[in-house]
Amino acid sequence: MNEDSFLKCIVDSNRRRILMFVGQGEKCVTELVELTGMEQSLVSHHLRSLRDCGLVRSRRHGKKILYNTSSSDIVDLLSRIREVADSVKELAEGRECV
Amino acid sequence: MNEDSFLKCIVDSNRRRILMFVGQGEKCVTELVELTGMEQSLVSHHLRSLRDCGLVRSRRHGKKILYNTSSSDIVDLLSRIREVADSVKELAEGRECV
DNA sequence: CACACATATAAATACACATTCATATTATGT
DNA sequence: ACATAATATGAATGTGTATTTATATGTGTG
Repeated sequence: MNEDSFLKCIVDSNRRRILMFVGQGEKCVTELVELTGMEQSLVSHHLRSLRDCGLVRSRRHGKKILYNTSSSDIVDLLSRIREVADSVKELAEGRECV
Repeated sequence: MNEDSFLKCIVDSNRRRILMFVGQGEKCVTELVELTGMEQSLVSHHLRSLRDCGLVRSRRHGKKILYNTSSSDIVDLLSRIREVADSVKELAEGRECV
């Protein structure tokens, strides 16, 4: 049930991009809008999903709300996923020749 | 682009179940139907997705077609994902009290 | 208090995709 | 060659969900 919502959350590439950015340090929504090029409301929606899953945390700082990852494990896992995806891709392409 | 299709493939819990079963050793479609309780056509559809992504391989053995994982990294990654999901869940639940 | 800035939310739309149902393909044994 | 077993495919359906548009909420400042 939980692994499921976790994966549903990181399957979206826009949410993964947000995760990578906040993984490099606290960011406010406006910064994320600029970094990603997405609409503000879309960023907010995704941040909501990420927070509901426990993938990011937020704190208020004046008018702004700062977001960061709840755990560094998450960013590590994302790169591990990319590694495995790449190696699987190579295997699959090697097989095409057969 | 590729990380994306990889994640889209493992986000489905039925495909993850299939992956876990074939990760324990070669299985034919009929076995997977019995193990998972899914309809035969559904298993076939999912196996197709998994094969298109390079996550499983198949070979013919008589009437049957045997499937297995293309790499043991995949099963390892699935358990790693479960670990991180669990730890994130704990963090999130700890935060609820605040 | 009123205004501007920062963020969140709600409803509407569009689209992807899992599942089902029906049917096709391929192989084996007699 | 035929019947049956094993698997695959195609079309139809339904459901979930990302994105957009519009609006609301909250916060500091003059």
